[in-house]
Amino acid sequence: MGAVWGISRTVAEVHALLFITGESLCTDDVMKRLAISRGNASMSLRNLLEWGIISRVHKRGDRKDYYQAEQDVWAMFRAIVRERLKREVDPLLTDLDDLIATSDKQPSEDLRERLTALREFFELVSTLGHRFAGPTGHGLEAAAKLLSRTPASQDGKRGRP
Amino acid sequence: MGAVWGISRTVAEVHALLFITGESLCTDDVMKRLAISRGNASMSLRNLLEWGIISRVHKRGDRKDYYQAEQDVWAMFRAIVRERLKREVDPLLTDLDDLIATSDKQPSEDLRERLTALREFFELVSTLGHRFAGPTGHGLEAAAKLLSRTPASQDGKRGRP
DNA sequence: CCCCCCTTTCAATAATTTCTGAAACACCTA
DNA sequence: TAGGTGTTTCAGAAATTATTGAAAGGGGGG
Repeated sequence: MGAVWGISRTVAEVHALLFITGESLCTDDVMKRLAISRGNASMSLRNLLEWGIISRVHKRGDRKDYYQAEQDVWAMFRAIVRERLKREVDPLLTDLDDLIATSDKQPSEDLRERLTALREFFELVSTLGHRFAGPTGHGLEAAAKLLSRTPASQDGKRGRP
Repeated sequence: MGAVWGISRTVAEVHALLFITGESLCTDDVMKRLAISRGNASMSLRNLLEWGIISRVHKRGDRKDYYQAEQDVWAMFRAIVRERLKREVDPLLTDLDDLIATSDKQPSEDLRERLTALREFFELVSTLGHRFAGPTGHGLEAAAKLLSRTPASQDGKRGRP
């Protein structure tokens, strides 16, 4: 499943462990259950924290850090979309802008058009993504479900959600 | 950019070459322009053909195969979505189904619920994806643009800097 | 302040992925 | 069928990415 959002095998396994058990586990638990090294466990957990799909929790009277996975599937994917937009799409947009600006002179009209179309596409992706991932994301969940029911419109623009 | 849809560096370069030049090139052209081996060029081109984002063309009086990139950005991404659904989401769905069926007895009620929520999410992804990628994909292009304009319920933060 | 328990870092190593180049293949034409 | 063109395959080499384990770091409590 990791493949779908592009994370490495072990990191995916750690997440799966946390998601499936639903428990809060500490580094040693993870090490033992997956038979991986301390360093690897530590890095994988941090990675997942950076993605925002697990969180640290503390048990009182215990100095260890425990980790637990976000249990709401939609919240989880909103976090993933948010991160991917930031890591992949946003930089791509600025690169495209630079490229288009730089290419002011020499390159064919044609190329400029294609680049601009590309940029517009990713701008749209970004807009939709932020809407899905943002504070109003919940609305989008509903909208998505609606859209999926609406018989696709051969006729172009049917009423909006 | 390849990162966004997960293809290897060289394959991405080959596609970039074809997309940017807009020309039809043969294997030798690609080899020369990118300074890669024949085998690599051949495999990369095949890979792109499998993704459906380049096509073979023939020039009459010439035995060589020439390749050219899909120039319509939307058509290109529809092809990519179609492939990724087939390669990643569909298998995932059947795996999830198996898992849920298998877990009929032992595992907690709780786990079943989470797995089912996951499956529903990916089912929705699949439905939306097919709608986007399918024959009526064009309608979706319009719909997407519409959606992106419609102010979601409330206004959070605006787009990017 | 020092010890103890846990976490993080990082150079070395292992695993995986990608690339090469030459040989095998396929197919046309004469 | 031989000869010429062009494409594909694949085992080994190279490059990249992930993992380990030991050492360094960081606090809190005694």
